[in-house]
Amino acid sequence: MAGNGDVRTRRVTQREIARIAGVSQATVSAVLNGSTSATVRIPPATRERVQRALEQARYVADPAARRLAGLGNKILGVFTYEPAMSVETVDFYGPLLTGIEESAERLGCDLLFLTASPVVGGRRRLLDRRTRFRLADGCLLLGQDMDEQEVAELVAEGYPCVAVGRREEPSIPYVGVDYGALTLELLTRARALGHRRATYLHADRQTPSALDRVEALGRATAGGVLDVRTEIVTDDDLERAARDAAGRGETLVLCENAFTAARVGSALVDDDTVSVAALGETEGHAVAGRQVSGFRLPRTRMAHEALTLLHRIIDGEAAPAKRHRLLPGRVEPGETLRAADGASR
Amino acid sequence: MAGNGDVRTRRVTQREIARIAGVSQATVSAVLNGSTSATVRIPPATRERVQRALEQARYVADPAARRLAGLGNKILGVFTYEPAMSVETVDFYGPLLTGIEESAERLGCDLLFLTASPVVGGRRRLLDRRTRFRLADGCLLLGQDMDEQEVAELVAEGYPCVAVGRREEPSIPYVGVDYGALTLELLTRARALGHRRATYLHADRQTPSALDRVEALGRATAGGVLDVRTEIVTDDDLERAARDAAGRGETLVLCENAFTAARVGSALVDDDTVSVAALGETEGHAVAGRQVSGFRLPRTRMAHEALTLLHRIIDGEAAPAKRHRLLPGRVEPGETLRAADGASR
DNA sequence: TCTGTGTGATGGTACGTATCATCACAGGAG
DNA sequence: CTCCTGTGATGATACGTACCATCACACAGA
Repeated sequence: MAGNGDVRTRRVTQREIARIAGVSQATVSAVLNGSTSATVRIPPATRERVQRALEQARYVADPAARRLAGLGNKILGVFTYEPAMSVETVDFYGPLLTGIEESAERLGCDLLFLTASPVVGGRRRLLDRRTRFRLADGCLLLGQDMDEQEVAELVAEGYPCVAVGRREEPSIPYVGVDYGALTLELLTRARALGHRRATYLHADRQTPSALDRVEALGRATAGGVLDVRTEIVTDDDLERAARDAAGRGETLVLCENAFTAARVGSALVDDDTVSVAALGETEGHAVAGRQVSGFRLPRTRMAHEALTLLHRIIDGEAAPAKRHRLLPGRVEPGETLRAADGASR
Repeated sequence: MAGNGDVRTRRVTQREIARIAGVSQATVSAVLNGSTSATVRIPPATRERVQRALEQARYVADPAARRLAGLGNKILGVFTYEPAMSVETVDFYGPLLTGIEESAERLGCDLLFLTASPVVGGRRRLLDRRTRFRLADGCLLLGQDMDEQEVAELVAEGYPCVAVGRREEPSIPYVGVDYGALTLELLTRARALGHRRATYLHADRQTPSALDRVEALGRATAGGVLDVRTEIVTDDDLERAARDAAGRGETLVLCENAFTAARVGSALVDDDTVSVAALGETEGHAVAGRQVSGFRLPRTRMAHEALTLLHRIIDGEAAPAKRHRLLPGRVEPGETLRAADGASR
């Protein structure tokens, strides 16, 4: 039957309670919801009788029925475009999950992880006939490689969504990190250390945050902070490109993330004249015992803010204008970004 | 409104599809479920017309309605008696979550984390009026400190549950680790290293796995493997009790878990005549650079097995007799359990 | 013509909850 | 006695899906 069998296990319903208390199902519902409309009134005596029956029979509302009746049920969906708890991805998702769980507990919400969404073309697909996210009052979207069109459709439908990470599509609410400001701050620090020319090695991914970094590098170059050359490389070309940069006399190689920075750092470990830094989170990454220079991103706080925003949108409290949020991060000085005059061992 | 507002966002229902295709809602349902009963038959032409309408209008079934109609909807609940993704507990729960996510994906199920269940008396309460686990087809239960009575009630109702960790209550299905066998194996190894007398320091917790360890120690003593004294200690008394054991000439101090073992190890770090071992997972725990001796528990695999068992129970495929499973672990020799003749630095 | 039979589809109802419109009744005013 | 009003509670219905019982129809056989 593959999980499609009859799963009715409930025994005690409002009707059952009504029978015990000698009232109607409607009255039970009214007591449960504390309805004090002008038209429906419950005197304390009846109310108490029903309450006792509820206690005694251990009544628990059926969330499916509540949902069907058009009410929210305090379930928030969590959609990740790749597995979130696997050994490989837990470094990235872990801090986010921490924040998500904390916030959900604080808000009194349960979390529906949409682990069943079918994988099409390497990433999970959100809009599919089998998807169950509509059971949730709203949905949190995590992952670099998001199909913004798909999400925009959902938003247009009126379904509450919040993305973690900046999005281009203006209709999508999001909570992200200000990569532009962080990039600029790191470059300013590099300039203070004597650097003048750098190369940014990247894979030319078109995600919003990747574009933010490139754009900030462009502004920095135009503004005379640092002259940054950008080069699109594949994973195989990384070391070659780094050595080329050194050969051109550049003193700093910037990378997209801590992994590539670590590889570049290893390739150049003998060359004290070239610094390396990542334009991403570098916690726990080191080259030859040296902490990789880069960013510290407030991932747990991002999750907090995202869940809070989602909750507000569900409650209709978030003005459309206040649905985009960029949080500040922190530059991690690290030990792989050193003074440019080099040879300072 | 605190999430209780009207959240109806759905637009396209079976009725809508029926209108488009010029058939009845019942026909749409039949097409969707591929019903080929003797009584209801859909010719290919009609079937195709409905299919086209479904595609065109991007129909997505409402899981709440499915559930209400008595069908499973491939949602598995995950109930943890404490936060699972917090910084403090991720060491313990992380590998379990990895297995849970993997299995859920493999089974095509979504996961409902019951983070909203109210905390009463230090642990989350499962049976509460506000709980939403009944939305799930079944529920996985995680946590040391489980209220077995509560779970037994649930099982008696016919609600599919599986606990991770052994349970006393025979009606509760579980997947656990064979602590008894592991304890015996560690003691046998200790004997081979020359140890004859040991003390087990524990907090006298009444969880099944704690009792299993104590019982195995008793069997080992009775069987002449090793003479193990057990002592109930509070956290404050730990170091004192460990020094007392050394004073009595015992050569091995056994602890309940890696944390207490590490503390005892630190207190006795200057005394090479006394070994320390934990009767629990010790991965990542060390004293003065020495890996703490203890167990390796197959936690990811436990989660796999537990989810698989849950799925089987939901499908009615698991005979009641096959609902209890103890997995073997592995003894981690480590470096804090040394030869008993000591002074071998 | 009547009866049976197979085909294609539909109407009605159940699931559990929320809500609106309605109703029975008592007591006071006219 | 009738009308009105406020009180207490209920019946009916909607939500979206699944499924059983039923029906209309055509066609063949007696």
